[in-house]
Amino acid sequence: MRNVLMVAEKPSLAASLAAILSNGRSVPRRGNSSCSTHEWSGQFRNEGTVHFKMTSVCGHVMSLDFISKFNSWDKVDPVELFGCPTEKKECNPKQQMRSFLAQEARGCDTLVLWLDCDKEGENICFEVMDAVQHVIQNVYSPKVTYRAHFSAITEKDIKGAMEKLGHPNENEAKSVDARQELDLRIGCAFTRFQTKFFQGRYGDLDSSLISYGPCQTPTLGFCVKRHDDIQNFKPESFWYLQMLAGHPEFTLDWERGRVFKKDLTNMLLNRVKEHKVATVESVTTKEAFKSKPQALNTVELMRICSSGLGIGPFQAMQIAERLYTQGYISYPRTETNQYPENFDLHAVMHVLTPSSDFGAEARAISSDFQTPRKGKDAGDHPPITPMKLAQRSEFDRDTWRVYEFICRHFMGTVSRDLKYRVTTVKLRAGGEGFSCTSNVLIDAGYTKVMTWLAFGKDEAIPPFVQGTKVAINDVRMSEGQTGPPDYLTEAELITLMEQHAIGTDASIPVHINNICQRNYVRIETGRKLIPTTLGIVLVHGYQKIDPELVLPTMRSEVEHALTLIAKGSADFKAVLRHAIRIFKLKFMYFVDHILSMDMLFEINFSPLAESGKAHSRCGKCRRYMKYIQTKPARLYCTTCDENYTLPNGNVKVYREYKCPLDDFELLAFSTGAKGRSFPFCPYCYNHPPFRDMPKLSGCNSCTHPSCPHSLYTLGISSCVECETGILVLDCTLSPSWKMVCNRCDVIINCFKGAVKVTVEDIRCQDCGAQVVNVVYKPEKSKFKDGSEEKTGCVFCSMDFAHLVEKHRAVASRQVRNGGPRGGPPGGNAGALVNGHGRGGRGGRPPRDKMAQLAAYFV
DNA sequence: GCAAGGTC
Repeated sequence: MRNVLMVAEKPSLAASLAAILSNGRSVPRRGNSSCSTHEWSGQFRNEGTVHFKMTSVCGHVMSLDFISKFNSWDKVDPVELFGCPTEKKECNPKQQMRSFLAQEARGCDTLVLWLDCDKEGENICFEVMDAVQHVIQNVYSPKVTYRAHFSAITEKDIKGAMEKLGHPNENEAKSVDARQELDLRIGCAFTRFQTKFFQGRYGDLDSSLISYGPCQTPTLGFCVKRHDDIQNFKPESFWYLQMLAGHPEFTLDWERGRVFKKDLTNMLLNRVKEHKVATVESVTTKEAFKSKPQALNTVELMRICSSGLGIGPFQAMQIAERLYTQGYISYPRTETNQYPENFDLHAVMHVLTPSSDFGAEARAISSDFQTPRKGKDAGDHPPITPMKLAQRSEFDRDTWRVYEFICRHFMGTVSRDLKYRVTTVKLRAGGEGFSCTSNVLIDAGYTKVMTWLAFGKDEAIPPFVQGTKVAINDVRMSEGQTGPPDYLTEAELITLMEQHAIGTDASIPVHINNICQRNYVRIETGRKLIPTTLGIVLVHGYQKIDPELVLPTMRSEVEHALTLIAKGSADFKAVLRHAIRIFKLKFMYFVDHILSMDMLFEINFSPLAESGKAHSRCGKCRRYMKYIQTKPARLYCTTCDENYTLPNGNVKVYREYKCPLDDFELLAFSTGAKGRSFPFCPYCYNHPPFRDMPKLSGCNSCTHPSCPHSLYTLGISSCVECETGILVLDCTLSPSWKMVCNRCDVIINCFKGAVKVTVEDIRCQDCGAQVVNVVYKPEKSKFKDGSEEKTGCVFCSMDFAHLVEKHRAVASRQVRNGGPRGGPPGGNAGALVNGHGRGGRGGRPPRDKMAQLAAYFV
């Protein structure tokens, strides 16, 4: 006997389909951890009796990912994600779905695919075929593999589908492949880049992951748009009239509603006031209806759970899922809100009538059963209906509320409409019309069971008669102000997402949950969505750089291109290549302009620098580097994946100075107030830019010709103690000034309290040291004559003698007047100094030579 | 650690 393997999208469907197709004769058997296989024998097409095996997958078998080496955030530039290789991996390796399918396919020569009839289902068809291709021969042949097309899980539809088997549609499957690839590349590239850029940069960012996605970002965009509308709202004053007339007195509203000009309203008021009576222009009465609800689909369930029960969509769907697996309700993920033609509505009512909670209503409705409204049949699953009766005590509070709502909603759909009578009275005086309506309930209809929608109290009907006159008791003018809209409710957001095709019924709750968990929005009382500072800053940032990134149309345009693939009118590869190219360009533009988003972050968040951690910007990528204090102390740039060793001691950002060679922010090193200190560039410290600058040294060993922090600018004299060192003015702790040897531990404190100390271009005629200029504030002068500013030699000038730590100055000698000393050891600079050969202590070559240096080095 | 889509 031939064996036919059939595969459904989920275990529950496999069971239903098997029951229908086998006329209840199928025998279930445990498959893998989550799926069962149902077996029976029966007729297959015109090919006689065969053995059927009906099993299922659990949604997608495979998911797309980058090959593993591109999953390193540190080693991969996100832009590479637009072109790097991808691979399909099993969604849930524990399920071993592929080997399960292959095992079930053994001995089968025919495959019938019963996956959901949408593009995703079509894609899963090919995942199934791929999994069994080595077991079922020629699985891609139309003589081997068939596709069942069904639009409802009813006997008629399912058996009809079996009669008219078709073939899987590769184009539709490909369009899903394209969607997966685009979502993966775009989402991950932007997410990684943003996260790495902002991470560690601000101390009070309350999200460790700054994600971007073609669904979640526009969803956030809706919330921020409403926030902006509220912020930008300018209230306007308006004026309106009301008339009080008759006995008993009724209040009538002005037919003009609101008028935005006070003068005009006043003028009209005065016209009316000229009259003592008003004419009853008309009294009309008509019946009006409020329609009963349509059958329940997922999106409506989520909306009402949110707005009516205060249960968010994510939680609502978790509850619905549990109710479904326990058999209390039908499958809860469906777009269809119209009952199938042969749906047994009475049977469902019959289930509900014994209820102690709503049995009375159920019985009343059963005896007055109404045809349900028409709606949309999306061809997926029947609407959500009760399947089994439950008592309140069986569930926790929220589960019961969701279940009860589903039951009452179902009964509402087969109830009468609500009917009421509207009476409208129109009065006229001085040319102005006023009216009053009153509503009186005729038939509560479905609100008898959906009690939360109950009609308000009946309103009194004015006893006015058409054509008669009524006394005007008063006419008054009031002022009002237009108000801003309120924040978006979750229910409204769900509607917007549905309208713009952002996400699906199954993924809408996930996207909303995402933007909450990432701290982009908060849900406040009334389930209103209030964007956080982070959410607002992100959306405003996108709007500054590339507004399309946050527009809902971005998704729909991609969907449109994908539809072309699905219809076969566009080539899969061409569409994909084109879309990837566009988004790569968008991404690169985004990266180039990220600073305009960063400006918003800077305004709203505190840079880590302020929250006490010492760290500074990398000169290559402009991002803050991480300061790792554990030895060896170092700066780590996550973007560039580079480490920069630091000297042991205190390291602080040195104001906002940058190294002119590499753009890294300068740091100030010190070993305490009295200890050594010098500025340094973390890059040059590790990679000296000049041959004569030793490794692991600061700016006081750097021979840059013009940098204000270099040895050449701040060097004063040869060291008083060591052979090779030069004393360099250290400005990092001003107004505590000192001369620090760039080789040994000699430190000479000097000019304490001076506001400014600069090294001049002149050398001391006696000792050869560079002359310095010292400035004190007027009232704080430390000079003996009280003057504010003096120029002289640190060692020889009498004006300075008492301002320079003497023991050092004295200890240092006049002695070494032998050869020129100091200057950077080795290399050209040393040679230059030597060449200059003037002797003395100054280690600094004259400026004219520096121009040569500049030409040589820089 | 990232997207969105299935489903549990």
